[in-house]
Amino acid sequence: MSATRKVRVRFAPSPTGALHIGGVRTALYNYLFAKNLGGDMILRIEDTDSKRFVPGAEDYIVEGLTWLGIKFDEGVGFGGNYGPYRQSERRDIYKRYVDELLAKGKAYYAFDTAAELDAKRAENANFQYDAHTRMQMNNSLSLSAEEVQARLERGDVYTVRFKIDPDQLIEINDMIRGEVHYKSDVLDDKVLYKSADQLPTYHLANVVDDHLMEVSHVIRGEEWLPSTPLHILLYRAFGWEDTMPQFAHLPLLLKPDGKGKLSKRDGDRLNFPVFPLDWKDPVSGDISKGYREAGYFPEAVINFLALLGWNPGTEQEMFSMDELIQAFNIQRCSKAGAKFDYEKGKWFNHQYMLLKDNMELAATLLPELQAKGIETTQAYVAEVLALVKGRMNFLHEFWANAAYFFQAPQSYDEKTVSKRWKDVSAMQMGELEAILQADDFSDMAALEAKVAAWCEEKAYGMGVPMNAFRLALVGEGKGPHIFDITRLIGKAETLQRLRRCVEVLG
RNA sequence: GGCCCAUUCGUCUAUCGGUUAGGACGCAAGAUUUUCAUUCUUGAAAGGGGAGUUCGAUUCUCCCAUGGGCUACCA
Repeated sequence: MSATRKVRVRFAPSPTGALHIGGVRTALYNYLFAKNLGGDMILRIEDTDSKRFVPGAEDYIVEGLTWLGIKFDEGVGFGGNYGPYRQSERRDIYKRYVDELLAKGKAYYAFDTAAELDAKRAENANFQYDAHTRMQMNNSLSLSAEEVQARLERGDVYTVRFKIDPDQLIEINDMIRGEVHYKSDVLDDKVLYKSADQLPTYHLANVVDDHLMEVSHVIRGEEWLPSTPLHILLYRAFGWEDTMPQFAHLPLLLKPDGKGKLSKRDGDRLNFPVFPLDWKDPVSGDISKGYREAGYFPEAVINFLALLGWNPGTEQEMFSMDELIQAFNIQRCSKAGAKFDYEKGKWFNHQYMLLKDNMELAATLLPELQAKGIETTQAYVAEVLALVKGRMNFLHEFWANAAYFFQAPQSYDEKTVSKRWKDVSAMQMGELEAILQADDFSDMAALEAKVAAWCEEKAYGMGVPMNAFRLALVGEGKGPHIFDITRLIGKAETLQRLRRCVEVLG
C-alpha cells in the first residue's frame, strides 16, 4: 500500500439489467472520492455470468451515468491503457492466473456436479465445501493424479476452487467501518473458475483486474463485506498484498417503508423511480420509470443521492457536483443503511428549479407547448416561468400551473365561483372594465394604483372585486399577482376575459 | 442455523464524555390582510433495552433485542 500511489477507483457493474439507484450512488461516491484526490475513475463491465447477461444493459449504464454527470477517465467506451475493460474479453488473462494458483497449490480442480452439490446440501443444510469436507468430494486433492489427469483429458466439466487454509485470521481495514475480523474457517473453497463457459467467477476476476488495473481503492456496497476476506486471501495467494487496494463498504439503500433493501418493486409499488433512466425489460417488456423521464434534473438526483449516506458535517444542503467533489470525505459516510426517502428528492428538484435560468427552462418547454398548438415564444414562456415555477416541483407541472397564460379559461371552477363571485361582481367588473379600457397597460403599477383608488372610492374593499377579477382571468382562485398576469396576457385579452366572465356568470 | 455489519425525531443526519441533543425533508400553526403557491416565523417530533467504566454517558465496553447483509459453478 504505497502512500504515493495514484488514486484509481473503478465502478464495476454487472450488465444484468437497469442500473439500480443504489449502484448509481456507489458510482457517485467512487467518482467523488477519485476526483477529490485527483484520481482516475474506471468503468469495468463485469459480465462473467453469461447466463444473466442482458443486452442493452451496458449502454444503459453508460447513458445513465453520463446523464447524471458522472464521468469516466477510462474503461469500456472511454479508452485507457489497462484494457480490455470488459471481463468477457479477458478470458485468457484469467486463465493464466488460475493456472498460477493451481501450480502454486493454492487452488484445485473440482469435478463435483451441480446435482451432487445440491444433494450434499439437501442432506446437510450447513454443508460447506471447505477443509473439513473437501476430501470427501471429487477433486484433485481427493482423487489420484492419474484419475485427475484422465478426467481433464477426457474433457470433464470442472471448476477450480480456492483452497482456503483454516485457522487464519483475516483483518479488513475498512475506510468506513474500521477493523473487521474474519476467521478463514467460516469461508468455503470458493469457485474461482468455471470450465463450462471458460470464465472466472466474480471473485477471481475482480481481484485480478483490480490488481492489473492498479486500482488503489475499492468502494462498493456493504453486500461485499463478507466476501472481502476471500479477496484478501486471493491477494495473498498471488503475492500482491503489498499493493492491495484499500476497501470501503458503503451502507445499503433500504426500502422507504417496511424491511429489506430497496428494489425495483418498491418503485412500482410506491410510485417513484429506482432507475436513472426509463428501462424496458427486454424479456417481459415491462417499463420501469427513470428519474430523467420522471422530470428530475440530474443535479437534483446527484445532490439527493450524495446526502443519502454521507454528509459534510456542515448544515449545507445544496451542492453542485464540484462542491461535492471538494467536500467529499469517505470517512464521513454513515455506517447504517438509509431508508430511501424520495420526498426529499422532490424538494431538491424544486430547489434546482428555482435556481435554473428561465430561458433555458423555457427552451425545454417549447416543444410541449407547440404540440398543444400554442403559439408562443421562449421569452414569453420564460416570463411565465418566473411567475409560476415557485409552485412547481417538476417541469411537467408547468401546464397545470400556467395554462391561463396561454389561453382563456375554458370554464370557471365551481367552488371558486360560489365563493368569490358575488351578486355585485357583474356590476363591479363592468366598472373595472371601463377603468382598464381607459388605460394603455404600459405601467402595471400605475394601473394597479388606479384600480386600488377605484376600490377605495367606492368602498368595495379589495377582496371582492379582485377575487372576481382573478376568477375571470384564471378560471380559478389561484395564481400569481393579478397585475403580473394582466401584464403578460395584455390589454385585449384581459378585457375579453373580463367580458366573457360577466357574460357567463352574470 | 452460521458469520458479519448496523441502531439519535416518521425520514436523511449533526454530536468525535459535560449541548436547552442541532439542521434538512415531511407534518401542523401563524404571517405576507386579493387568491393559490412560494417565502418567512413558530411548533410538535429522537438517543432500542439492560449491565458496566466514569464525577458525568447519545458518545467507551459487554450482553440482549431489533434491523440489514452474506452464506451459489450470481454479481
